Amino acid sequence: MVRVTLPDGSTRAFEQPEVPVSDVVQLLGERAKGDTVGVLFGGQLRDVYQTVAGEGTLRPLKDDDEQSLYLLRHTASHVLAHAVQELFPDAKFAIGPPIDEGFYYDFDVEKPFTPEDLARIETRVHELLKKDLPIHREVWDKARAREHFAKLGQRYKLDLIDDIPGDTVSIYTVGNFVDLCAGPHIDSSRRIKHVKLLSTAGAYWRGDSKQPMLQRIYATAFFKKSDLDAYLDRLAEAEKRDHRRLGKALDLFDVKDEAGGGLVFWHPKGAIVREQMEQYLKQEYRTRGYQLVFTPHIAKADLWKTSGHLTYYRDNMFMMDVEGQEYVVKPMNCPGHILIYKRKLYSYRELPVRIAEMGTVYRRELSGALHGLLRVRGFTQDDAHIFCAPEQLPSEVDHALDFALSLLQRFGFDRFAVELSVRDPANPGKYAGTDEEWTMAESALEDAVKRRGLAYKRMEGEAVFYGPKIDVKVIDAIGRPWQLSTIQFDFNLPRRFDVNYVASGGERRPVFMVHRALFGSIERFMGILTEHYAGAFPTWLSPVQCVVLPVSAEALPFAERVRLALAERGVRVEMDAREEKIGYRVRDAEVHKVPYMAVVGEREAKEGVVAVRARGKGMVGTKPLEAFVTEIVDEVAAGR
RNA sequence: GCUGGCGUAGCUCAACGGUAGAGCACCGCAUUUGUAAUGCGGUGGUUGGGGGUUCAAGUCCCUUCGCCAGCUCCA
Repeated sequence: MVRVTLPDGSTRAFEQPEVPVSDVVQLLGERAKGDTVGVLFGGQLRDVYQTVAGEGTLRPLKDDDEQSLYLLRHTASHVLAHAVQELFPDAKFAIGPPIDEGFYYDFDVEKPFTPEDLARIETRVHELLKKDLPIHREVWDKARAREHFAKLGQRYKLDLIDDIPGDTVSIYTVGNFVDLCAGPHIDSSRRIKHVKLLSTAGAYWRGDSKQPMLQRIYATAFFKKSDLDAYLDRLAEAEKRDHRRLGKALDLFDVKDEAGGGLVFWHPKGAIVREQMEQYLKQEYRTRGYQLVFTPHIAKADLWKTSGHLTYYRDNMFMMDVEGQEYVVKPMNCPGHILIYKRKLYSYRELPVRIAEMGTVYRRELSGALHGLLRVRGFTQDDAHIFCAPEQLPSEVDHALDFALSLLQRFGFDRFAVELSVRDPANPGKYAGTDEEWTMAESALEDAVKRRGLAYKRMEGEAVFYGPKIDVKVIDAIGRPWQLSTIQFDFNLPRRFDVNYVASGGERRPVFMVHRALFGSIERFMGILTEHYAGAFPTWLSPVQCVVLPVSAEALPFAERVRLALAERGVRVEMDAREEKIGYRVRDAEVHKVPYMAVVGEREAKEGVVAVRARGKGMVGTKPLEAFVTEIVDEVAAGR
């Protein structure tokens, strides 16, 4: 018996144990039927070749529904495999799932695909799509499927069959390409019109480096050409914003071959931006009741034995031998902050204690994982550990979350995605700390997020063993998410180090520790910030805030007065009096993304004014010198 | 780490196994400039390092270093 609630609220019952989706779709009427690319039944994504069972509400999906892209791309990946099957008859097929922004298919072929191969495959994909490729779904018993794929030498498919529970598997045929596949697929290949192959890459079978290396083709597909174009534009835009390019072009920072991968050099201009970040943070620490400390970069291995890092984190640490003693370059700041907390016995009256550090740490990341400033081996965290009594948890989490959001907003991010990572109820044994403590901590985090009215996702089982956490992601100027701030409980280290406070009854109690980092890593934040602003930092962050451009040598004395007036008020100003035409120097300032240009010639000198040009906006008008200076100073003070 | 691609002037990139080049930047000269590139000339290279094949190597082979992309989002 199948009971289906249709979109109009009516309910239809079927006698059979399961009903083809296509039969249900028939009930929608001619027009809706033609628009339906797939359905959600009881919240489950289904295609028109599958069946539904039990009771549920049917929601037909049209091409503008988010989930429809999944169907489209899944089928597109089969068409891609179809093309590869024709052009490379010896290819072995692995998997070809849809992913967030497209799809891929993994192939085992003799030689890696060349860019020319990719072009040929794409052409073939487009040719195939001109025809209407019929799509069929069948259910085979496993023996038949094994026989079929064994005959074709498709060893990966055989592997997959072995892992599928049950006695049967589903087989989808798209055109001439027969594939083991769970589905779901789009209702018709005619809907696949806009496909673009993007790149090739090696990928291990099942992500396991002991398994054969397959050749993966990444691609994407959309219903509408405008969507595909927008996506490709976004890729191009992302490339233009690449912080590695901009870091070099704007002379902000770089990674040097001579020093090694993952080690960042901050050039003078980049150092100015970093200085602004740190100054802002330090001022906030003062007003928000944090105490700044410094801790050594290396420490005896024993300290890391106590913390547990030596056991669990060894592969990620740089170690060295000093007169027979093993030393560790710190990969984290927590033990150092704990040692500072433990220098004395704290009373409950003194809590919370918030210890902060711009802590530079080094981690042995795999060479292949390194990426510009975003994934490095040496970086500075804006790290802090909050030591508090259990009853202070809610207000401390609130305090930290408020700090995080106000900091991120100050740096130009106003779209957030919050994730709350909590215990895995199925695996309670792996966690440090008691059930009670976890419950308390999780609700402190959840309440803080709710109080702020933030949308958040509860990630069941995503918490690390030592405590639950909140991660704050920002969405940047071109819609990409970046994980930045984190607020994490730690039930592990305080116990390992026996960290206490004296409670009101005079007894020693274990202290609660909250770890938080807002920028996360200064290096990574700088990389993200550079991409977010495409190198055009707001005035308060710009390495050079204003450049003075004397039109000719006659204007030089007044230009110098302008420069000095700005410099005296703390504006980062440069003079460009090179013997180049004014157009050339204006262009140079624009290319270097300087927010303001003060053009002064004889006219301005006579009247004591400056002709102001703003980055990207051209001339904005002529102003008295004093008014211009005040305007910039005010803008900087306001953090714009 | 593994697989593939790449490594040529400060930067971006050319050069069928046959004389290492261009644009920008930099330097010099001329120009004295009015809001996104003035003209002419010049400096600059052990082609990432090492080894090999060849009459001849940026180009082919080996090795080493570095960079880039990817390495389950599970049929």
